[in-house]
Amino acid sequence: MDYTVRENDIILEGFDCLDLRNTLLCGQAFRWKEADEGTFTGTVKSHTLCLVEKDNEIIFRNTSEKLFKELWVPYFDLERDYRAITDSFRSDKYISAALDEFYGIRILHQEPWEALCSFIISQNNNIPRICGIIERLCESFGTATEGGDFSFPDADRMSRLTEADLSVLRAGFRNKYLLDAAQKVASGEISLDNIYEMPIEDARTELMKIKGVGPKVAECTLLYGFGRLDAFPVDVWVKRIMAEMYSDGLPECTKNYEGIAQQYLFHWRRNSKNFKGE
DNA sequence: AGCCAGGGTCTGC
DNA sequence: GCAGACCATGGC
Repeated sequence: MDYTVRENDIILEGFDCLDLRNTLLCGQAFRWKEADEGTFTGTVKSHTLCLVEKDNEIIFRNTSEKLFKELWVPYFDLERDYRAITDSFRSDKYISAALDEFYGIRILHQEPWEALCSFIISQNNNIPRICGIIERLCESFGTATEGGDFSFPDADRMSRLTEADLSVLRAGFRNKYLLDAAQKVASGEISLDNIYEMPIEDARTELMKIKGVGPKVAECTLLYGFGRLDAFPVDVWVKRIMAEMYSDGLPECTKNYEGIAQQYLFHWRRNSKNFKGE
């Protein structure tokens, strides 16, 4: 990935398959906001980043080269050739249509703990409300960052909270699930580090030991939190797609990258003008 | 007002 | 193993 350093900014040029709006606001992560047109802010670990997309540049504002390499390159999966992967999807006409309309989505490699909690919160919920709950979780129990935001509270911190504490989130029945996850992770009963090393079947089983974590939440955690691109979360939208277009399952061309195909199809089915007012 | 949302648990067959 | 009620909350 080519970049240049300009004072405190990192400038990306000549990149491929990176559309910030599609990537940051497509429902895989819930902490990015578009303030002005083409300007996005979000927080990962204890670092708040401002991104500006203009002309053919993406500017990572007020960050260091070290942080860029160690945090933002893996987070945006910048070393992976998304062009080659999405090209290989082209034999499927539906994914091809999704790519034509929404090219530039990448799968973000989020923090496992944050992804786990985010998708526990996501169950039977809608995206704007998920964002609100997570925002209140961070403001209430996270730590202030230099960029004026809050970090996502870690499992230790959350394991010391009660359901009454979490009532400020207005997350309803999901509060007890968050606490069960926090207690199991903080106590070491479930090791997120170990899950990195597990075969995907074992990883699913391990995550589903947490109350409130079923197949969908486990799959999302593996895809967005552990970078398992072969994970394939099926929510109500993807369920519709499968029923409407893939009665025999996903096409062979998506093999090993089902999660990426899923993200394009999900975003396409929800947002394409071709599906409005069906 | 009623339906829906990036589902899961619990119960009853 | 599978269907159905139920779960909190808020946008539309």
